[in-house]
Amino acid sequence: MAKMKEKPRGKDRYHHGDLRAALLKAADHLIATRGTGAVSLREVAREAGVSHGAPAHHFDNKSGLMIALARDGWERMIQAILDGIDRDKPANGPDLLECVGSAYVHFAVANPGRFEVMFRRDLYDLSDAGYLASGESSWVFLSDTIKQCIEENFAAPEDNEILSVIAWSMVHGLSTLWISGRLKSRFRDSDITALNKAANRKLTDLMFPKRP
Amino acid sequence: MAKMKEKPRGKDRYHHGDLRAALLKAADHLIATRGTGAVSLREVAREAGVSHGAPAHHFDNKSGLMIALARDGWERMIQAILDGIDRDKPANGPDLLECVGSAYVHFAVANPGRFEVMFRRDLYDLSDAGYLASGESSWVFLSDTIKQCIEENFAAPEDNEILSVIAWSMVHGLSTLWISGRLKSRFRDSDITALNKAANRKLTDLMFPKRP
DNA sequence: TGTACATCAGTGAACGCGCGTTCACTGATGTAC
DNA sequence: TGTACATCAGTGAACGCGCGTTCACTGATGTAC
Repeated sequence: MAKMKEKPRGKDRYHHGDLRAALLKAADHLIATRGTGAVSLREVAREAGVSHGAPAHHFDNKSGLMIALARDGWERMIQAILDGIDRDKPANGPDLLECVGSAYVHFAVANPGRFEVMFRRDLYDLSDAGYLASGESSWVFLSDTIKQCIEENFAAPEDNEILSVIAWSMVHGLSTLWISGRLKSRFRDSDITALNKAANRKLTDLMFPKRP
Repeated sequence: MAKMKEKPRGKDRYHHGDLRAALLKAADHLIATRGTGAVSLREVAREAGVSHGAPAHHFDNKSGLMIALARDGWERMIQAILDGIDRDKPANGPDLLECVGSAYVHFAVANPGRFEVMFRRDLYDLSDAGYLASGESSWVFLSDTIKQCIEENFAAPEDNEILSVIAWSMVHGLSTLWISGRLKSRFRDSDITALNKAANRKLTDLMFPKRP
C-alpha cells in the first residue's frame, strides 16, 4: 500500500503496482459478502477494477488463486490464535488449550467464507506442494498444547492422541455447525461468543479436572 | 422398483415410470463418485438416461433437487442411527450417546458427499419450509440422549445444553475433518473406524465418569 | 543525463464450454361414458 | 369392451449467461551503456 514516487494516482494508472494483493483482497471481499461460490477470476478482476485477463499474470489459473486464499487464511488463523494467547496469557496447559480453542472458533465464525476455503479441497488442485503443509498449523498448535498438559501432569501420556483429536474435532465442529446455521437457529446470533467460551471451558474442565 | 404390468421393459419405454427416484439415485451416484460439484440437472439427466428437460417435470428447479437430496440424506442418517441403536442395544444413557455419536460419524464418513449436501446451505434456497425441519433430527437425538443421561444421574441438569453442544460439535467436527482429509493425512485411511470408536468412547468417559 | 531496448503487466476480443430454464411438440396413460 | 379425450411425462431445439483460458496487442517500467 506504500505510495510510489512520481506516479499518477488513482484509476488512470496502467500498471496497478500491487495487483496480486489487490486481487486477493477483492476475493476476500467477495467471499465475505457473497460467499465462496461468488468467486470467479472474472468477478475478482471486476471487483478489483481491472480487465478479466489481468489475473492470469499473477495466478496460474483459478486453482492458484484459491490456493493462495487458503494459504493466506491459514496464516491469518495462526496469527489470530497467537494474538489470543498474547491477550489471555494462559497460566498453564489447560488454560492454553481453552485459549487456542476459543481463538479457533472465533476466527472461523468471524471469517466463515475464508474458513470454508481453507477446508474445501475440491476448490483447488491438491498437487500443489507448498499448500498442503500450510494446513498443519492448527493440528500442531492443538497437539502441542495437549503435550504440554501431559507434561504438566494434567492428563495421561497415553491419551495424547485421542485428546488432540477430540479437542480439534470439538472446535472444528462447533465452528462448522455454527456457520452452517444449524446451531444458530437454536441460539441467538450474538450468543456464539458465549457458546464458544462455555464449550471450551467445559471441555477443558472435563479433560483436566485437576486444573487449578 | 416394482415392475409394472403389461409394459415394455428397458430403454425403449417413453415413460420412465419412476423417474423422480431414478434422478435422485443418479444424483447420489454422481455425488459419491465425482463429488457435490458434479451435480447439475443436465448431468443427472444424462446419468439417468433421459433428456435434459425431463427433470423439470419432477423438480421445480435445481434448488428443488438439492433440497430433495438433503432431506433424503437426513432421513437416511436417522435410519442409520436407529439401526446402530438396534445393533448395539446400549444399556444406559452414556452408552446410548456413544452409540449415536459413532453412528453419526460412521454415516458421514461413509457418505461424505451426501453429508456435505445436508449442511451446505448455499446449494439451495432456504425459503423451503419443509426442508428446515428435516435437519432438526440430529440435534434432537443428541440432546434427548443427554437428557436421558441427566435423568439417570450421570450428569448435572445445568449441563444439559452445553453437553449437547459439545457432543454434537465433536462428532460433527470429527466427520468434517476426516472428510476434508486433514485428519486422514495423519492417520491411516482404515483407521477412521478405530478413531471414531475411540473418540466417542473417550468423550463419553470424560462426560460420565460414573458410567458402569 | 539521455537513449535504446528488453521485459513486465496491463487490455480487450475471441474461443468453446456447460449450465438452467423455457417451450412447442408428442407419445403414453388414465378416465368418463 | 370400445372409443373419445384430457392429462401426464417425456423429447429436443433454442435462449442467454458467465465462466476459464488464450492471444496479439500496447502502455509502462527498468536497465545497460
